[in-house]
Amino acid sequence: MIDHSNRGSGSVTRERILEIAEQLFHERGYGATGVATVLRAAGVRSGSLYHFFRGKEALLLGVLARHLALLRIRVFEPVERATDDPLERVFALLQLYMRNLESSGFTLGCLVGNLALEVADTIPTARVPIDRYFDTWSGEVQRWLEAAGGRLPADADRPALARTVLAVMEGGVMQARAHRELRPFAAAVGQLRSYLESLEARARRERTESGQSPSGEGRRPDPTRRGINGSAWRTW
Amino acid sequence: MIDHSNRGSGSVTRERILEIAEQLFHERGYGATGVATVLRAAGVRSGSLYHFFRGKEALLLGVLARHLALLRIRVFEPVERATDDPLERVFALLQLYMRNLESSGFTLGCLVGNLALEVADTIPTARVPIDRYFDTWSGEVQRWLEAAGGRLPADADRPALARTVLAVMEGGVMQARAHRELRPFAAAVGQLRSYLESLEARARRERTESGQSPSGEGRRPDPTRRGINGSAWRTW
DNA sequence: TCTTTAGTTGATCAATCATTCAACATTTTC
DNA sequence: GAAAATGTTGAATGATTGATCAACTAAAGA
Repeated sequence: MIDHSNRGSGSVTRERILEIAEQLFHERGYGATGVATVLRAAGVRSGSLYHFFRGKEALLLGVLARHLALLRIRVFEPVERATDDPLERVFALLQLYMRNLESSGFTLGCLVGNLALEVADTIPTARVPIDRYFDTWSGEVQRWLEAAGGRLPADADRPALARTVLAVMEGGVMQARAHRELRPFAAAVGQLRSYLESLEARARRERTESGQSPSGEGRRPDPTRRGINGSAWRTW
Repeated sequence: MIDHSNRGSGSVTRERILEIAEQLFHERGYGATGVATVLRAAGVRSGSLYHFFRGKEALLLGVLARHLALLRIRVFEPVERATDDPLERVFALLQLYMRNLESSGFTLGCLVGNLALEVADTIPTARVPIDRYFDTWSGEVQRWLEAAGGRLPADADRPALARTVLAVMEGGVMQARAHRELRPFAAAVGQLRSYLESLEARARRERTESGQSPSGEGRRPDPTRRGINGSAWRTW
């Protein structure tokens, strides 16, 4: 038996298969995309695909790995180029998804979100990279929120906030696709903005009350809460 | 050709097929559920199913119609029994989804959310009932928010807030299923609570400033904003 | 140059897919 | 109680599914 783990990682054929499969999985979903469709679109015969991937599930894992590897280049870097303001980056990120929705006629939202709901239970091995993708995505948002330092209250739960941003994105994408309109998505983003502004306002208030100078990079806040028994637990 | 529209609406067989199909679509998804699986689980032969439904897509539409019809009994009524406080009902609603996730081993989240991402593009006729389901869901939340009256600021956008609650639910369910933990969901719900509390605090402040008495049922707030050209537009 | 490894071909497979329909059974209508 | 409408049976259909593999070619290493 052939060892398929890492077969021809650099091969152009392998890359083309992954590229096409990613596109088709995003447009039609994993189950609805036949291997034959991938083969036809990639201009490749079945033997080649099964030379690089043990089967369709392995192809899915390859697509997910590639998708995660490209997350920074495709998403974070454009957003970070768009604005230096760490809090505005949150909204530039959400706007990126809104633009992609609109320019694709509300078909292309979040591939990983689609797969999370479609295969998380039926293909257990796929759940892990999906989970890791969400971790990375919200982790970057969390870093932006932490970079905002004292602009947010010290006790504001940044990890939980980052998970909320992800929820608003996925829930917004879902509603926008169902509605074929950005409006419900934009409404949720507007409320998120209003929430962050209220947090900034509170931070300003507390800062002037205690007579502190506005520090650009605030000290790292404590991201934990105390449980009733005194133990620390993470809220996300 | 037989007219399938409304074939034997009350038939016990038809009802059993819908019940089983709903369950299987929720557990495995629409595409991954074969008609043969539905037939076996329902203890029915193919002819019966095709007597009531033109095909698999029509079965899906039947499931969606039934699911919408049961939304009040299954979701809203239990929540409204749980608490009279209109704002607490929002969180009782979210808690209902959390409980269902946990008791099903993180497999059963929101059927309509799953279907929205799986078939919204590929089965255009299904998009309409999915859309209507989201409308009804967020519409009820909106009604609760409006029932909170003056406890929320007059300018708080209740329809947009309701859409945000829906986004938090769907995004939270998605993350919880990917993580196989409630934590990310609970984190987002916690932030939503914090947001609503900040809105309540502001409403209290503005109420005392203008010297008004706290009214249980506030006058209906203006759910519109003024655009740059003076026209009103809905934000959701 | 010879050998080995990597990559490609495409016919072929069994399994599953959604769907059909003539025959039969039951219930309703008049 | 005859006729009509409604519901049920289950074998059969053709299309599509993911996957296999022996034969072949191209590239890499000695």
